[in-house]
Amino acid sequence: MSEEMGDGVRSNFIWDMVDEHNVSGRFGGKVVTRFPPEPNGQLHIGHAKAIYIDFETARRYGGHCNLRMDDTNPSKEETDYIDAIQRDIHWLGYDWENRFFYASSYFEQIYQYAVQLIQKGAAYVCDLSPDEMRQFRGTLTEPGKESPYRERSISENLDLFQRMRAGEFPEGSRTLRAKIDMASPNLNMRDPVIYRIMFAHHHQTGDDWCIYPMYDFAHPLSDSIEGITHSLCSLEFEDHRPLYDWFCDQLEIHHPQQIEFSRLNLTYTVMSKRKLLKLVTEKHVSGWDDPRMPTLSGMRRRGYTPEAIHAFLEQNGISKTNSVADVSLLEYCLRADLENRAPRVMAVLDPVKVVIDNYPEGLVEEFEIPLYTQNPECEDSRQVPFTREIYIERDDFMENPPKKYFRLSPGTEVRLIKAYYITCTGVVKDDAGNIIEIHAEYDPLSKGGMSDDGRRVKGTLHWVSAAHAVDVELRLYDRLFNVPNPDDVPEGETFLVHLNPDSLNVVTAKTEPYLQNAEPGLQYQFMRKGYFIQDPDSTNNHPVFNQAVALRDSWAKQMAQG
RNA sequence: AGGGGCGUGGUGCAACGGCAGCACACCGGCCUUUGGAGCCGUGGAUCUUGGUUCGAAUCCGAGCGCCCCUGCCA
Repeated sequence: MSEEMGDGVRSNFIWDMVDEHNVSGRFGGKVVTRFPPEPNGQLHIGHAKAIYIDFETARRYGGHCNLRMDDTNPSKEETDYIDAIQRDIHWLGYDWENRFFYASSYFEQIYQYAVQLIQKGAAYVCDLSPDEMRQFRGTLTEPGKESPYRERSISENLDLFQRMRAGEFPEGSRTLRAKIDMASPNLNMRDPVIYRIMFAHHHQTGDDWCIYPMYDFAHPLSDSIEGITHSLCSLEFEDHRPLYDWFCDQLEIHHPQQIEFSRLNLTYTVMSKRKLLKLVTEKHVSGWDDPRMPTLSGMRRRGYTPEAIHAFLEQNGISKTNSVADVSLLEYCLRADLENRAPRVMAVLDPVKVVIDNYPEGLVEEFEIPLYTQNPECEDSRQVPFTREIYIERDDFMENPPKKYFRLSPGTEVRLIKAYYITCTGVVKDDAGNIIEIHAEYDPLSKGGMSDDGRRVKGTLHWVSAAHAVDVELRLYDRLFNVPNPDDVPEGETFLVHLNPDSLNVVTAKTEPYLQNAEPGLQYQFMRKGYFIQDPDSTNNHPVFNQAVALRDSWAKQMAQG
């Protein structure tokens, strides 16, 4: 049972537990989950893992997953984020249908549950200041002391709590606390605050409330109200589970099972909302959707596909081990997805001109080149003009090449993709010794990039006709941070010291004319270079493309090794 | 130190008392009108230590290491 369930996806400890519940009948075979983001920032790839687990668990068992804004703290939340969150989850391919909820819409019911707790003597109004409360809480090793207000009568508590709601007391002056155990080794059980006074305008409930429930109280109740069966969350809430259970038991309400899993971490980036917000507000990046950000909006703009992210999460797996996933797996998943779907076009990122001396001046040949060379079944193609003067990549030529260099050098012959073989006959340099022009001769019999004499041509280069080339701004991205773990910082420094100053490299490329009509939102493979997608900054006169990920380059790797 | 959790190749995940496997990364080779893709292959792991057992990554004991918890944040 723990191997596979026919859909080819590995099981994990969560699904094993759901299986057990289904065997025991604890939830009558039902599976209802929820994704409960707090709308105080944009979603990132770490959230994608939680979304994946919540929605896939529901799908796997024929249940459903709710989307619920966990909006119990009006001082930190913004309505803009609510739209962004929904957009990003839909982009990932998940749908909550008509089950979009706010914890804030349960405020009245949650309030009534609090009253019930008071009535059974399980909660009390406490007048301790925040500072005093800290002192009364005790430490990790010493038990806390009971609040002097702990034994107030039920009627006094009822009265005081009602007056808290009515706005009679200033912010911070009183709280409602669960009466549990000040000596508990689990600090969460030492009479936790469940309601605080906040005279804050709430983006959903306006000024209806001046008291707001804490997460620990609102979350189990919201789950219970929605009939959630499995409340899946990250590891740091493990210590809160006893509290979650305590509220459900005290109130004798539907009792979901909370299950914790480890968060996703990624090498060469940061994942906390606080840090991402800092990158945005301090303008180290252009915004939440900067293509270097691990946010879903950033990854979408970068050219990531939902399918690639899904494959990545599936490969990465689910466990309770604190771990850091290698970003190279993410990149592999993107390449694997785009390899199959991206049309192939030609762009020269760092152009140098080649003059084909024996090619007729003024002649323009149109080559029909398939767009999907990876799929011979697909006959879509475009016309690519070829002329006497073309651009190739500067590093596709070496005057004194090392061994095993297959590209162009004096006297060697290479193939221009789907065009001709050319042989280098010489170079022109400027005074500083830089190559400004390469001369070559072509073989007319190799038209289409193939000769029938069995000649072996090792190197194959992409090219663009100089006269027809379109200038395109390319944004080449590297890792945002230059160390695998940016959170590992020297004493007195912050993660910002690890920012990679070269994470964005803007170049002007020469591309074939076809790209003038590029389809927005479509990833293209620039042959031998990488996958690119048009950026929203593009205008008709000034096309801009983002590099989603470079192709693997074994020659560059070989060179780097020396 | 009290409580909660977690330790399997470089990384991430499997193996649920019975030959430690998969993916990425790494390295080598084949192939190629993308030095891409694809194909084949090499190397490399059970935190330590006792015990139970015919047999332990798995069960038990002890230890070690790492993460989380002293918000009126979530």
